[in-house]
Amino acid sequence: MERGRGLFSFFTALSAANPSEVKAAKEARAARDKADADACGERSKAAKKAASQSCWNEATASGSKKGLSNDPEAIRSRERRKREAAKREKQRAKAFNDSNAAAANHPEPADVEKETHYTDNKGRKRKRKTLRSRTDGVRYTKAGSVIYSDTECRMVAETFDRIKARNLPGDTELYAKTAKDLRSRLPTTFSKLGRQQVRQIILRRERTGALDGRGRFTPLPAVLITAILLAFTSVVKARATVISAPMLQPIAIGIIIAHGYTSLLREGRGKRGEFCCGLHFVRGLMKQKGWRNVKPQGDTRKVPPNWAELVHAMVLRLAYFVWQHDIPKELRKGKTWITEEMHKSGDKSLQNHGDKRQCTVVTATSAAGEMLPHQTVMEGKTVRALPNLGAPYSYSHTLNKSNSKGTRSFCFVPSPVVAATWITGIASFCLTANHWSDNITSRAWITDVVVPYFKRKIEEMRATSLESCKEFGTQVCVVIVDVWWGWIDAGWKAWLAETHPWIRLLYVPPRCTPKGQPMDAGIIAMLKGILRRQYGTWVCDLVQRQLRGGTKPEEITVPSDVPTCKRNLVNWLSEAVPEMNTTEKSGMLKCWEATGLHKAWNKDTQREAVKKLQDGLFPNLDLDQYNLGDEGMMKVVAALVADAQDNSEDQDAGWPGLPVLQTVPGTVAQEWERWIDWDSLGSASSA
DNA sequence: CCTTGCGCCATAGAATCGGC
DNA sequence: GCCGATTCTATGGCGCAAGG
Repeated sequence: MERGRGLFSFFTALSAANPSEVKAAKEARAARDKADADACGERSKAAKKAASQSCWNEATASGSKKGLSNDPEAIRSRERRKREAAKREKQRAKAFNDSNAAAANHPEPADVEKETHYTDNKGRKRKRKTLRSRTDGVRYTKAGSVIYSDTECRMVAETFDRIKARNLPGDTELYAKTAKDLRSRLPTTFSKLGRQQVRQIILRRERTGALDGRGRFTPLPAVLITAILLAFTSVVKARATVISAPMLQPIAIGIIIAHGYTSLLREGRGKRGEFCCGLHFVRGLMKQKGWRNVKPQGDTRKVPPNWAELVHAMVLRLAYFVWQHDIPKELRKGKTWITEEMHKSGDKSLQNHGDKRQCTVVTATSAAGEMLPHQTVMEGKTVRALPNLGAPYSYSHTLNKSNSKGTRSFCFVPSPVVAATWITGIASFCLTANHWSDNITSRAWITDVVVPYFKRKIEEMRATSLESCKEFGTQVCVVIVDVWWGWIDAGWKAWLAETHPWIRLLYVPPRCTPKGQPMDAGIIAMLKGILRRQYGTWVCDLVQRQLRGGTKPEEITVPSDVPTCKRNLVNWLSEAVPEMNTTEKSGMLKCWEATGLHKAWNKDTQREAVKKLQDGLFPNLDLDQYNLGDEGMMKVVAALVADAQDNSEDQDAGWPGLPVLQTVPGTVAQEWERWIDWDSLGSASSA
């Protein structure tokens, strides 16, 4: 309905506005031409055009515009054509007036005249240009002639062939004869067919055979498209799971490169209007195959309305710790130090598969922007469930206990050789029944990740200055965790208080994880970005290797077996740690600042914290006990534990985050560029 | 993820020109 | 009247960013 009306009003607009508009356009153009002719100099309209014009004039040594011939016959011809044009114009104007009169009872000329846009045949809004085209059942060009359909073009071509066969090889006027023939034979369809149109159709057929070569040419050769589609089909079939465009993109790029079309990518890289095998393109291919994209579950977490208050309270608590225990301020200057932040990121393994291939990664960063080694939690019971790192005795067994939910958990650390050589970024491997962290893995995390870190840092600091902090084991350190049952488990906290009394726990207020936890959005996102890139590199490389090795496109596979996935994940995670610590450091610091936690080293904040102590900053704390100082350490820890226990478990803390492969909107549009070593490709292709 | 709006590129069509 | 060439306009299709 709406659309119909739009078309209708548009049509009346055409009738009403056309004569004057056309006339105005012509006048404007004449003026422009005259201006150009008068002085091929600094006309505002188009410096470029003027420049080319003057060049032309110099080349032809002719003073007039466009090198018009001075031949008397040419002049006469020009004048004749001018007269004819004027005549045609007059006729056309009359025709428009007639149709205008016919449509006179149609309403709202005012609305119509204001129209500056129209809807093209695909429903897109387009700005009006000088002249307007008409739309009804048949397609018209702006001047009102018919655009011929596929079959009609074929008829024209056939007629042309017939006439050409009838004539002698040297004969001319074939186009005109064809047009005439068709006009007389099929007047309803071809009443307006002209010789130039015939010529266009014939030439186009000779060139391409395509119906309309307009628009961006197909970026890739048809062979490549077929190959990519075959590979997609193969991969999708093998997986039998949900597939998303970001997963297939590296495959497509791999195929393109393997076929030697790297230049297509290189040239278009990052530039507008050029092909760069974007997600859009991949999605287009997927749609072509009839596949559907599945909308992933978004971030549905709700932040409590008073989150700012809650987070501030947390900052104050941290400030109090800082004040009370004189936790070094070197932190503020960027030296690595004490505070820990951690978060479990349920990494939906890289392939976004079913639950079986998930694993949990526990990551942590210090407030100075250093990322600690990860802890991975996978599903399984024995060492064999861990990825094969290629060396015997890769793992050392550390813990084997039943967790608070009754199932057994196993923890390992990589053997010294492995840890020193390639798996530098993962310090703890755990196996649980469901790949979730529990109190046992938390214990392993403390002993295998946190404590070594603190120890190393404290020793480093004391090596430069004994004043900088107290000895390891005395200096109080703070670990910030979110409220999750693994961290509030009473047995675990008791164990912590018993064995590592110098560690303070600080809980992010429930449901405030997105606001109060630096890990949550930013750092995890960066980590996932790195993993995505590594996945992309891997697939890209894999596909290329397979193709070079003679694999047919339809046989391309991306291994998704559990061992491969685990191995990749472990390798990538491990590599991500040093990378985060070098290239992404400033980003991590920014994430910390976003939470306001760094304010804890601010004297004002500390003063406020001390003041608020009376008002229940630590609600479950008996202040008298607390003021006992070091002697009351144990009790303090217990009280803090109790404090945290009041907080109900934060269901959302276990939220795994978006699938790794989904890009965060607006952050990583051209990420795949980094999957490819462009320099090596460049040298390879030139060699 | 999807839609919208816009810019870019390249070509088809229209208008025009010189020439036969 | 027609052809081939040239110039200007119209339009197809995609990349990209913002907003939902």
